[in-house]
Amino acid sequence: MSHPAPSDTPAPSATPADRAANLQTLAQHGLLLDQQICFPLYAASNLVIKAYGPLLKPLGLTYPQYLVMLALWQHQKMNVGELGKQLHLDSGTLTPLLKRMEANGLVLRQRCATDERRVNVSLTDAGKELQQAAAAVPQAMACRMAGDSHWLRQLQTDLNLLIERVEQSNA
Amino acid sequence: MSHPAPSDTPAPSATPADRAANLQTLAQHGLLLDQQICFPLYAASNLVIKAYGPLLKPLGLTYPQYLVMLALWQHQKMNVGELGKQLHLDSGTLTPLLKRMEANGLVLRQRCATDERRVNVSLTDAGKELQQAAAAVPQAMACRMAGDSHWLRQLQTDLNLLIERVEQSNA
DNA sequence: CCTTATTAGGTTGTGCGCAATACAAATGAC
DNA sequence: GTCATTTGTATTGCGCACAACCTAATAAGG
Repeated sequence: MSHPAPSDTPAPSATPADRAANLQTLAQHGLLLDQQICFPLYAASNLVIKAYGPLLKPLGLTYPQYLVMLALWQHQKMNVGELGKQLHLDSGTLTPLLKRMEANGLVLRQRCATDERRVNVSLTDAGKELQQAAAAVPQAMACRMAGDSHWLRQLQTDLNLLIERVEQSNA
Repeated sequence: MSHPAPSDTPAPSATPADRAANLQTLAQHGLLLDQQICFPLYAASNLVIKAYGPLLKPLGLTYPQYLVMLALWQHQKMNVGELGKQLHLDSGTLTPLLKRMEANGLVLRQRCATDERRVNVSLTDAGKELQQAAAAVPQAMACRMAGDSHWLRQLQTDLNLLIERVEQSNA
């Protein structure tokens, strides 16, 4: 091998011209990582959830559990299907999640008296009281995302538009 | 109880005025579901990943595996750390994921000769050939998200900005 | 050298997230 | 009323995602 091997290049077999052609092909098909919208969406979601972690851990909540609490603080009582529709989650996710929250004393799960198929989810006193402690969370997160609030609002409406479109296409 | 119980309201104990006051309090602290930026981000990410499912299943890929393939089609060979930095994933996620991809014959994992701590990940011939079949994926997804491409580009740059900010705040 | 610190991956345990499936209660058709 | 269909949850299995921890290889200091 005549050319220098920077670290670990046993079989290069690709000229600079080959690489340029490869990039060209990838770009034409939209297969470059930088061309994906899904990827920053995915990465941003993971990072934001991770950023919530230290704020929610003292409250004994995970991120999706926090979303359930937000829904219940607002609506007091919802059945599993209503929760799933609001949060875009199915029963396979919600049932065990709600059972954990019930085990932690945050919610009650009880069969609806008039329709035994439904399960009503409501807050325990401890769950209601947690709202006080959670009041500091949104502000703390807003600081971490920084930026002016108008920018965040615009991003929010754009994401909601994307949700509508993708959800329709998936139906 | 004088008022009608629509379905299952054994102990209302909350007047309309109470509810209005509750909403007010929630709104002031930013605890309404509609006030969250994290939530549409989270929901959109989940829905988009779900929308990729039917397109990637014929290729034998999951969504994060598709991201790994995008990175490798572009860079031929990366070690685990480089992949993790690009995709914002840690070794606890990547190691088993790459092992599954290796078991499926898409990638090779081999210790670096000059630094035995590193593991180089490269494509097998089957992995390289999969690029042809994947060429149709980005266009199909772009259709599902619809909207003009300028809007998607703007959303992409906004998300990348958000990633930068959150990642810094998490450091 | 030898010791210490750092770096790169791997392992384990918990909690999602969803497809596929199962099942029981409610609804509708006859 | 009987039966088929629909509706609302639950269960199972698989694949992430990450915290916490572990190990081995290398780099740095003396």
